Amino acid sequence: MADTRPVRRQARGERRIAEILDAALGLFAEVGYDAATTNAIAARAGISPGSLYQFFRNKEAIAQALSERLVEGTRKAHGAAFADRPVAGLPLDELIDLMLDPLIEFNVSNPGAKTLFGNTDMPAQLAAATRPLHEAVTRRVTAVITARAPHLAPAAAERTATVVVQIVKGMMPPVVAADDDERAALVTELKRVIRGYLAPLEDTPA
Amino acid sequence: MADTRPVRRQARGERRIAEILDAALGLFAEVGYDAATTNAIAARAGISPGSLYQFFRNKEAIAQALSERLVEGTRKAHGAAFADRPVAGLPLDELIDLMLDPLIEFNVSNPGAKTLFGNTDMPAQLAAATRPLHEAVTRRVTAVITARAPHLAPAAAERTATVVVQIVKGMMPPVVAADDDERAALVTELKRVIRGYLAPLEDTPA
Amino acid sequence: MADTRPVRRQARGERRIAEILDAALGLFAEVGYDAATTNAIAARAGISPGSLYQFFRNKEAIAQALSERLVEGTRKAHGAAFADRPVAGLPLDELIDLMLDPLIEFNVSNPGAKTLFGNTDMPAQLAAATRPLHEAVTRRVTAVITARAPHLAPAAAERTATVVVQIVKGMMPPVVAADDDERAALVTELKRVIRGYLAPLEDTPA
Amino acid sequence: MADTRPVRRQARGERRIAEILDAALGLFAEVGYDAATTNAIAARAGISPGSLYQFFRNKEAIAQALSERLVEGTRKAHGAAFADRPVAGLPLDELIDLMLDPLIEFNVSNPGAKTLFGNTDMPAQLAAATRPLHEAVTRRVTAVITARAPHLAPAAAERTATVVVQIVKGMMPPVVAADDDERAALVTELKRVIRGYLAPLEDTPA
DNA sequence: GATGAATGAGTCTTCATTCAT
DNA sequence: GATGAATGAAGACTCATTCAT
Repeated sequence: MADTRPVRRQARGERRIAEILDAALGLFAEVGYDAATTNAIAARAGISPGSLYQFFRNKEAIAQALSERLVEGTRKAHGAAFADRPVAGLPLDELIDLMLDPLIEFNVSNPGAKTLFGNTDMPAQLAAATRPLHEAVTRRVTAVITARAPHLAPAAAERTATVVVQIVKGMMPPVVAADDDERAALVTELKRVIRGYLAPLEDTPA
Repeated sequence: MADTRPVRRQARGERRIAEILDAALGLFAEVGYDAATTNAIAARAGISPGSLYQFFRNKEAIAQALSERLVEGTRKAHGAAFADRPVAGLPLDELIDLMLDPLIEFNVSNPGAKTLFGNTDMPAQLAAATRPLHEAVTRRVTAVITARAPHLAPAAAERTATVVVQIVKGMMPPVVAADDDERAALVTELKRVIRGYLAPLEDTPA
Repeated sequence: MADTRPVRRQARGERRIAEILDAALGLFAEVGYDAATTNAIAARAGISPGSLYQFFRNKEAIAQALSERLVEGTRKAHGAAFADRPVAGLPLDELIDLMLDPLIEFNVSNPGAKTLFGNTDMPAQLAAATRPLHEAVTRRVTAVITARAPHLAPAAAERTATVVVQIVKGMMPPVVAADDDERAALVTELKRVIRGYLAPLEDTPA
Repeated sequence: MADTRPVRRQARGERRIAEILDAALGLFAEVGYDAATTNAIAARAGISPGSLYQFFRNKEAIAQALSERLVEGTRKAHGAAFADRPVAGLPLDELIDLMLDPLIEFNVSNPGAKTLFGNTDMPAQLAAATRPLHEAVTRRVTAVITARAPHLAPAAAERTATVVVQIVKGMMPPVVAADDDERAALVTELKRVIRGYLAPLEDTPA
């Protein structure tokens, strides 16, 4: 009765897993984490409740896997964008575009993502499951900031990253919810905010 | 005009209600909305579950009442701050202090408030209950912005307010969670962000 | 969400608890521990599933409380029987009657008791819950044996007690299941067994 | 007479069955009947859940087959012991050794056996499946007793057998659980009990 | 015969809500 | 108004069993 189940992760399993995560993401977007019942997730994924547990030990594990997929998803998007570009040498505007555009696009096409990423106050269970996501994102942003403003003390760099991340998180729900025109306008504002916040840091040499 | 009894007759009821809302706020802060059971709220308020339902139709009504109390609370704080001050004539720095300081103080001493105000993705039930809070806050900010930058189109003013509000919301959880020193640093950053965002709007005359 | 529920135990509660334990005992007798669902226990007790959990934290707690009631029940029966009698001075036959008769009567009128007491191989959960019962009974028998055969080493006395207890346990199911005549015959045999086993020990002085 | 294939064709099947029964026995010993899931049995037997059901209609059938194997196992052990010995002419001590030693050895090396044999109160399903085992054992003991004490009425002989069997059952769990030294001591006691119980019957001629 | 993914009824437990006192 | 026992509909999760491959 211990916990020795391997939790299948092969072959056809991968597709199933993806379907389950899609279903969970959709439900999270619609009703939130707590109200998204595992039975409902299974039903939306087109499988039985029992099958769901063949792939995930419990509900928290779904959130966790989803988190990881989000980290991975944005990392890929960012990776592609930054390929062969020296972060340090980019104009700030361009850097912001490269960082935000894929992130926004990802959140718009996965509206449930904000439950995991954009949420600022969540059940303890969810918080534990998504902490790695938060930390990964914050770490990435900290790295960029450190590269651009090397004179900043580590604590200051991390705080700056936190501020940026929280701003983006805060803006995500209205951005995702808005129609195309309003979204474009909101994104413009968001970028203006970020630029206005980061620009002075870069100008201040040691 | 003849019947002035209700005012006093409900005096005790008012206190009960306040106790319930305090209990709910505390529990929301500690475990979140879903995990805060009505029985636990009643227990913390020192009453029986049955009594709780004499004051609130259901759990959602508690969130709603709490929302209203928060609107009222921050309105009062702001009202006191702005008393006899022409919003339009204030230096931007001072305006930001006047708006944020009471809000932050309120959230710090009521950490549960972020569940209702700072949360960016919540169960449908909660979202419905707290919409009035969001709208009231956004309306107030819109009014200030319109007063300071009268050249802005109404839609732009409202969007600007939304951005400000979402930034503040996003920053609230880390601000509330931080220790005193880090909190001060974070608040400084937050104010810098807001100032950087609003300053250009005010300088641009029609 | 910790475990601070007092688990009511007063006034009307006592009757409820008794009803629940009766229901559990009956069901244990009929279908065994695992197959006795908490919902079935509640139904038989004439209450809802939710109510059951107002009195018992979980299924295991029911078994535990039942165990304690059995210890208490047999202790009372024995207590009454032994009142003012010097265990050491009693003829062996009489002692055996005094020990077994109440025990058998108790098990016959509570056929579920053998699930907790007479069972020799049980789910881990049940085993944990009933260990105190086993230990209490063995301790009591050890005390009697030590009083009657003071020359026995402690380990030997305890082993002797274990043997007696296991014999009685083993005999309980057929005794309980038999009709009146057959039961009388089985009890006669059982007493013969016990007497034959204990008699030599008492004759052997230091 | 023409078709002798089945015997060999099922050779591999026989091994599979044996492996499944071994797995079940082990699991029964470790966690009990209810907690021993069919999937776990299959896994321990090194086959898939589906394959298990090609050999056994359901879980109960496994218990039943295991019962039969135990009957067979002890019958063989006893058969070997009694070979060419006139049961009626043996000294009682020797008879008891011949009957108990193989049984104890068998249970010690198959600790799961007590779930089927030593258990005195089991789920209805299990009880049905193991009744043949109980009856076979009791029948065998009855036969021995009848042979040694022919003056006993059939009902008395059977009752005596029941008593002996239940005593042995009751002692099996502590015997199996004890370490070597304590086990030897317990077995000595057990044999003393049985001898003390049976001796008088043999001495009393009609 | 073998596989293992899939099933879905059923288990324990929780909790918003009601109601007799 | 107050109480707190009672309710019962779910929810997360399990497991004996089936079936397509």
